[in-house]
Amino acid sequence: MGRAKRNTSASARPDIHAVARLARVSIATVSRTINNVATVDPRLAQRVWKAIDTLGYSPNTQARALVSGRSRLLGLIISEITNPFFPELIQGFEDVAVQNGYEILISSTNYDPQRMEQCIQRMLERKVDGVAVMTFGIEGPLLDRLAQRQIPLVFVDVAPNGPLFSTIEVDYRHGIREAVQHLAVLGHRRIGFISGPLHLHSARERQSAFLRAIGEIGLKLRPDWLQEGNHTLEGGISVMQKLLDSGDPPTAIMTSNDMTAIGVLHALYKAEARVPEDFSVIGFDDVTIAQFTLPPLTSVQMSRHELARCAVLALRDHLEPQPSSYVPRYKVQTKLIVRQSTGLPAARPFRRGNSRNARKAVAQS
Amino acid sequence: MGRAKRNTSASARPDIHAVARLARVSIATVSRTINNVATVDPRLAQRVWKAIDTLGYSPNTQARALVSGRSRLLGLIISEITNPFFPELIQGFEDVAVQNGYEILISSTNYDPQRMEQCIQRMLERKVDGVAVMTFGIEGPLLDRLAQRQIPLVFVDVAPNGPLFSTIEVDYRHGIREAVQHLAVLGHRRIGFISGPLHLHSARERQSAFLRAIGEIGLKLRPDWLQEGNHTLEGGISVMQKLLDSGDPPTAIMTSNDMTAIGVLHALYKAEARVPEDFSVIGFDDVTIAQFTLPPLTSVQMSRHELARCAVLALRDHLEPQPSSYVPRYKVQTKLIVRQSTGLPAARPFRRGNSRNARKAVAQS
DNA sequence: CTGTTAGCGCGTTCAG
DNA sequence: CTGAACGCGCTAACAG
Repeated sequence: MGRAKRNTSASARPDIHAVARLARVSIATVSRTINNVATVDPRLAQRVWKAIDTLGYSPNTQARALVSGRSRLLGLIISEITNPFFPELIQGFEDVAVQNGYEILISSTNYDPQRMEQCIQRMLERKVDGVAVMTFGIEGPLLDRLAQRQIPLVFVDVAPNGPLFSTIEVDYRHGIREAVQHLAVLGHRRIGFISGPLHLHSARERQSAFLRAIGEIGLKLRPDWLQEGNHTLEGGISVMQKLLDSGDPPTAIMTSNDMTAIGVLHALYKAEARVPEDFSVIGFDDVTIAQFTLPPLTSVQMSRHELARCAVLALRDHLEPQPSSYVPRYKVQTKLIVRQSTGLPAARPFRRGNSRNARKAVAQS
Repeated sequence: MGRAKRNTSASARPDIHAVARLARVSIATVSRTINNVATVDPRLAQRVWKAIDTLGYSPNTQARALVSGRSRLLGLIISEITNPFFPELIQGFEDVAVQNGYEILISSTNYDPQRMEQCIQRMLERKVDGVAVMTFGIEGPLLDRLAQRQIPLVFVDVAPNGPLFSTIEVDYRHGIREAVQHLAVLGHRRIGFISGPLHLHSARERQSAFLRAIGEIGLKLRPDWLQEGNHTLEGGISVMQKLLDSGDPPTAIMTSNDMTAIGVLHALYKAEARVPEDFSVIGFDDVTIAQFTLPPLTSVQMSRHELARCAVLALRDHLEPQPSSYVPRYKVQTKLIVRQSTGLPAARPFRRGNSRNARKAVAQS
């Protein structure tokens, strides 16, 4: 019987033969039409498209991938999806990937090397064409397993060497300079900084951008106003508490990410200090929830959408050589978003149990 | 030459033939070994596993999918990934799916019917085995396109009829009753509710659970304390403002989701009222950021992880008939998480510009 | 410009 | 219990 198939009747899942039959052409012509090969007779193409439409046909991606060797799948490895930094990144990644005809495979490592291992395995098995590694940490085994399979990778900040690796540069300086100058203009001279964990490249970058910006305006930082945090709420709380306990805190605090800044807000709330009347606070990242804090948080924004766009384009450029006129530049800017957590510095230094302390005053009344 | 292949040397991407050759068996035996067919000679299996290990072989998912007709891909359609409700859901979905040997394809509709259309198209093209629709809205065309292709679907709350559809029930009542009783025990008698958009099934369910719980403790709700919101921050702000403007607000406010509750917090902050001293506030969903608000938000939790688990299992049960002893029950509980936005009711009703108003008092000093 | 044909890598009959 | 052969749906050569 040779090619005798059950699929002669209008099936739920029409294939290329069904289309060919209906359009009275060969499957090759259908294939060419779909793939926009220019040399197809317009009249036949017309028939093919019509058949495709009436059958509701769409090509089988698996079969396509099998024969072409390209899955049109892009991997996206992130640290932790519940970290508010990532959802927007994913959104952008999805949008840009789909625009370029790719689908995405997300997986999160939860900072667990073993999970990272699984992620890589999954990516490999699904035969992703490229992977964006947005974990802000350096992962040795990762590079090996994927690079060995000749899979293009893109990273943020860090730049391993290799023809298949791309890096997205982040211009931390610009936004951080804006933030420092914003505070200076308001009149702050006592500015503190809570960094991220300094083993992270991105955290070091932010800190040095801050130090530089401080230097630029002729200020010198008191060493005890430069503290290492850990990019978590708890870290922000405890460092701010330490600053408060020192008895001589700065009037403005900048942080290496928004969660830390929110921690600062919490510590200040507990200490019954007001923001921005007693302290100004500036975060970094401008995650969505920065708009929802009380007061809404002034923050240095790094466009997640831009970051995502760069990541997809970097991978695409590896996978589909672009016209020579195209000069890629994978760089994302940062900029200050002013909300209500920054204001003029307090006339007198804050002290716990001060009369300025609003809630306390009420509690006493 | 027949099957003369380039793949005779140790390639970067070993295939089943390479394994067969190294293990000195046929590809069929390799296939059986991988798929745990019991009738394989243990000695051969041993050799096969060893070969697999030394070559670093992993089966080609595309080819597998092509021949088996099953992609082991599950679709997950959500409204909006930046909505804090979803990241945790995705996390759980990913975990459970991977545990069951599935990969997931996420896509978000952004409440846009046209995007929804694209989502479906993408799912269809990638030949997903099943789809979880977690948008909390009813989507007509969706059902048709997917159901027509015989693809199992799972929904939350709503229950379309059909052998391929599953529904996950949410027991809103339990958690909401706990919340109402928590307030009652604290001494609140004046309890308001800000619902979600009432065209959403889930919003209506929450509201009716609230009304019922109020009735159970012998309270009757003042009609103007039952307001319709829209599940957004802005909605929460404006409804709370209206309540405040009425001159006779409740002492406790429950809301249909956390964003609304955060909006309430904002309105209260602007009105210079204190939480929980002047007003108690309870959210719903217990999204991650509920812990980070000032004060941390008391909220009714609906376990996203449990929801995700149910969704994956519901699909799996359709796809892989389970032993008859297995009786599935797709139901998720809700429960109250008490934080610091609830407390004893104020002795005297709140009034704007009251002496109780902390910040205002300070500003005047 | 179109149709025919040979695999892509694997699961699955069916003889042995 | 094992191996040879077929075909999943499609693209890419090649022949017409």
